Parts: sequence; structure tokens; C-alpha cells
Amino acid sequence: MLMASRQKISRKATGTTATIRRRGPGSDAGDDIGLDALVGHAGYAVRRFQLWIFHDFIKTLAAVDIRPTQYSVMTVIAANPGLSQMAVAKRLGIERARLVHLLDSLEARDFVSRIPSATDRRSHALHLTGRGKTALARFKRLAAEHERHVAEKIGKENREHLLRILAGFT
Amino acid sequence: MLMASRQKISRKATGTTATIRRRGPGSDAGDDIGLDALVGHAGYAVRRFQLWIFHDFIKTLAAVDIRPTQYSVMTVIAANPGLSQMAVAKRLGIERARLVHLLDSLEARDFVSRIPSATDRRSHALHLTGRGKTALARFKRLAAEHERHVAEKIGKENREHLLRILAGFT
DNA sequence: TATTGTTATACTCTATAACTATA
DNA sequence: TATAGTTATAGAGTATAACAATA
Repeated sequence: MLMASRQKISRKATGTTATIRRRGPGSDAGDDIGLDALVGHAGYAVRRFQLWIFHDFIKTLAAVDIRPTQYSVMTVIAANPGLSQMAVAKRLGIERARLVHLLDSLEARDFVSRIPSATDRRSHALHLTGRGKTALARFKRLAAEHERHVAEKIGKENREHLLRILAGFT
Repeated sequence: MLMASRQKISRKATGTTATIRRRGPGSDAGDDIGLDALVGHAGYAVRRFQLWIFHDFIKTLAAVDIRPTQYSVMTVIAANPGLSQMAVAKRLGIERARLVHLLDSLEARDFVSRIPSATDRRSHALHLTGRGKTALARFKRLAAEHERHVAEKIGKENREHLLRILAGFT
């Protein structure tokens, strides 16, 4: 349909040709395709870096089947037992609707429990279970390993500088 | 259902209470909720920063209805006219299946055209239309404005250092 | 056989709105 | 009225698989 209409376009040669030149084998996204204005955009670099970090995190913690958001939720609850769902959602910038499902899965794995709040019957006080605490200790060791991968990738000094630059966003 | 089973949990007071203390007005995610191990994780800081950047980009370019990925596609095509879809997808780390839809929308707005390749009848040579070139010039001015927002947010020097640290990811 | 563009499906994530039970 | 947790839905975005046309 769309295809058909596209192919109606005349096939005259355009004069312009692709500027792709392959590098040697093993290069990553290694085509000599210019990016021009894209280089110099913080957003593009940060986006690519963030994808790399998340992929490495997921891979490094694949054995325990924990993703970055699940890790952050458990970490915040461990550091602030009794927090409500709203408080966790606000602190991590997660939609409260989404946190419901995240907690459902963490509760199903017996890592987190929702205790009815003593003071407000609408809200839940979130706690790690005993099993959750043990598990989180293991997750933290793996997360530290992931963090070492980051340091290897961009350099120890650069990683520390980056954390200082972005401290305001945590 | 799940709710019901949750509410069966005994309502005994837990002793633990939320540790939330409000700051003065104007603070951003301004609760004194400890993050502990989360601070010190590059991935967390980078993720939050990336979300801030994308939100600002989308907001700054809202008048022209262009999102970061659309901008990056048009920029790469402008810098390398005649590129195939596979080449663009690989260069930007986008799935080729997704690029199809991105190009459909850019083509529908007459910003991009798919010219049948002169040498390989399977592939399309991608070009900006005249309208696309004019539009991209405007997008670039707005993107530069967005980039100034980034510099204001983290500091001019820090932004430049960040770009140097992450240069390998572009 | 392998690759390009395409279609389709599933799953994650974001953004909303609406509902309930409480406050 | 407003808030906490929940449910539901729609739109991006990611990850796959499969197909037709072509190499």
C-alpha cells in the first residue's frame, strides 16, 4: 500500500550517493557516517550512554532477574522502611500507577511487603522482607560490579566527575 | 482481588514510620528521603538527567512537534544524503523496524523522501525534501536553545566536560 | 543464502483518567 | 474536597520473528 505508492517515485539516479565507508572488522557502530550537529548535543550522548549503562546493568544482574527500576525501588525502601507508595513514586520519579505493578512483582517474589499504615488506612508502609534484605545484599554486590564496568568504560576519574556534575539530579 | 488478600494482613502497628520531612517550598523532588546506595550509581544519575534533557527538548521543540529521535534521524540524513534505512538505523542504534514508522511520519510531513536506490533495488536512498531542509534549519535553532537550557542547568563548563567524557558514545 | 524494507506481536515504560476507600 | 492505592487505556519505545523482493 504505502510501499506501492512509494515505488511510483521515478527511479532516476539522484546524483547523491551514500557516504558509507566501512572500517576494519570489530568496530562497533563503526561506519564513517557523519553526525554533524548531533555531536555537540548533550542529549544524544547522554541517551546513548544511558542505554549502554542499562544494558550492562540488566546483563550483570540477569542471574538474579533484577532490572534498574526494581533495584532502585528496593534500595529506597531499604533505606527508608515504612515509606508510602506515593513517597517512593515521588522520590524516584515513577508514576504511582506503575509502582503498583512493580510492587506486585516484588511482593510476589517475597522481597517487599505492604503493611497497612497504622495512621492512615489509605496507605501502605513498605518494608523489605527478610528474604528481600538478603537478596538486596546480593543485588548490591552485583550492582557494584556493574559500576566497575562503567568505570572501565569511561575511566575512573571521569565516572567520579560525572557523578559530581549530575549530583543535582539524584 | 490482590487488594483483598493484602488487606488480610494484620494491622498491627509496625514501629517503623516514614522518614519524610518536607523542605521549604520550591524544592524539586525535595523530600529528605535517603537514597543511600542509589547515590553513587552512575546509572541512576544519568537516567534522571536524560529524562530531564528529553523533557526539555520536547518542550522546547513542542511548537514544531519534533521529538529527539525524529531530530536525530533528520540530522543524520541531512549530513549524509542518500543513506539507506539500514545505515541510518545502525548509526543511531534504532531498530530498523521502528525506523520504518519514523520515516513514514517524516515522509507524510514532507520532510524526508525515500528515493529508490540506483544500485540496489531493495534499498531506499534517504533525502531531505526542500521543505525538510528549511524545517531542519528551524529545528536546529530550537535545539540550540534547548542546549543552552542544559548549560544553564549543569553549568557551561560541566556540559562541555560531559560531552568530552561521553564522546565515545556518539 | 543473506540482506532490505516491511508487517506484526509482545513486553516495557510513560501519561492519563477514573474508581474506591479513606482523610 | 483531596489523597492513596488501584485499574484501565493509549502512545512511545524495545525486541523479535517472519515475509517478499532482491542480492
